[in-house]
Amino acid sequence: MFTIAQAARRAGCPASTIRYYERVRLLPSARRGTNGYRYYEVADIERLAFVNRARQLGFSIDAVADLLRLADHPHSPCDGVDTLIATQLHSVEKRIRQLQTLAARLRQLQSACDGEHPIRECGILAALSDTRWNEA
Amino acid sequence: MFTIAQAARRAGCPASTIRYYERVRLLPSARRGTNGYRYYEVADIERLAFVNRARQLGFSIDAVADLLRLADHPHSPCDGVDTLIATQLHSVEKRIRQLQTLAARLRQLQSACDGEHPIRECGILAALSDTRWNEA
DNA sequence: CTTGACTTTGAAGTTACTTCAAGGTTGATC
DNA sequence: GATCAACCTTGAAGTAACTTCAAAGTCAAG
Repeated sequence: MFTIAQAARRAGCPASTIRYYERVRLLPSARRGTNGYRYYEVADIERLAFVNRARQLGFSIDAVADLLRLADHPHSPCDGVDTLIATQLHSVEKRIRQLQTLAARLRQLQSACDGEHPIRECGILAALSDTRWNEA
Repeated sequence: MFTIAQAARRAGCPASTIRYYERVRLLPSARRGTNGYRYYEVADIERLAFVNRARQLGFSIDAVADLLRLADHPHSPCDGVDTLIATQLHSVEKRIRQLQTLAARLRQLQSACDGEHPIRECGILAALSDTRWNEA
C-alpha cells in the first residue's frame, strides 16, 4: 500500500492531481486508513497512470472517463476506442493547422519591421491597426 | 456613437467580451449616456479591433496590454514590439512541435487496432495500459 | 402603450488543475 | 516524552479568458 505522495511519484503526477481526479469522479474514492489517509495499491496506481498517459495525449477528462469505461468492458467491440482516438487525432490536426496559419501571419508581421525605427513607423503596429487586416 | 452591440458587430466580437475587456482594464471605461448605456466612437472601435486581432494571433491579455502601451508611445523605438512578436512566434512554434509529437503518437496508437475485435484484444488500450509506454 | 430587442449589474459556470490556510499524523531524533 | 520536519486532511480560492445567467431598466416601432 502506498500513500498519496508515493502513488503520485509512481504515476508521475502531483498528489493534488490525484485528489482532484477523485473529486471529479474520474477515479473511485481511495481506501482510507484509520488516520484518514488515502492508501493505494498497484492496481490503483496503474489506473492512475493510464489516466495520465491519456491526458498527455490531450484527451479531456470526459474523454478519459469514456476510455476508462470502455476499458472496463473487455467483451464489447473496440470500435468505440477507435472512434475516440480518431476524434482526438482530428482535433489535434485541426489545432496544428490553426497554429501554422498563426505562425505564418506572425512571420509576415515580423518581416514588416527590423526593430530599428520609432514605433510611429513600425510596420507591425501599422499592420495590426489596419482595418483591412482581417481580409486577405 | 455606437451602442455596445453595434461596436461589437463592427469589431467582430460579442458585446460581453467588450464588457470583459473593460472590467480587466484592457480597454478604458467607455463613455456613458444618461441611461447608463456605454457609447463608443470610431477610435474606440478601432482600438477594440486592434485588441481582437492581437488576440486572434494568440497573444495573452497581458501581452495585448503591452502592445497597446507600446502603440501609445509613437516616439520610443519599436524593438519592444519586435520582441513581443518573436516571443509569441516561438511559443506558437513550440506548441506546434508538441502537437505534432502528439499526433504521431495517436497515429501510432491508431495503427494498433482496426476496430474489429473485442476490447480485451484492443491494441490501443493495451498500449495505453502498458507501463513501458512512457519510455521509448 | 405594448412588445421585443436592447442595455445594465454582479455572480456563477467553464477546464483542469494548483495553491492556500489551518490543522492532524507520522517517524526520527534528542 | 518532547520536538521537528515532512507528510496527510479539508474546503476554498486562484488561474485564463471568457460566457452565461438572472433580474431589472430602456428604447423604438407600431
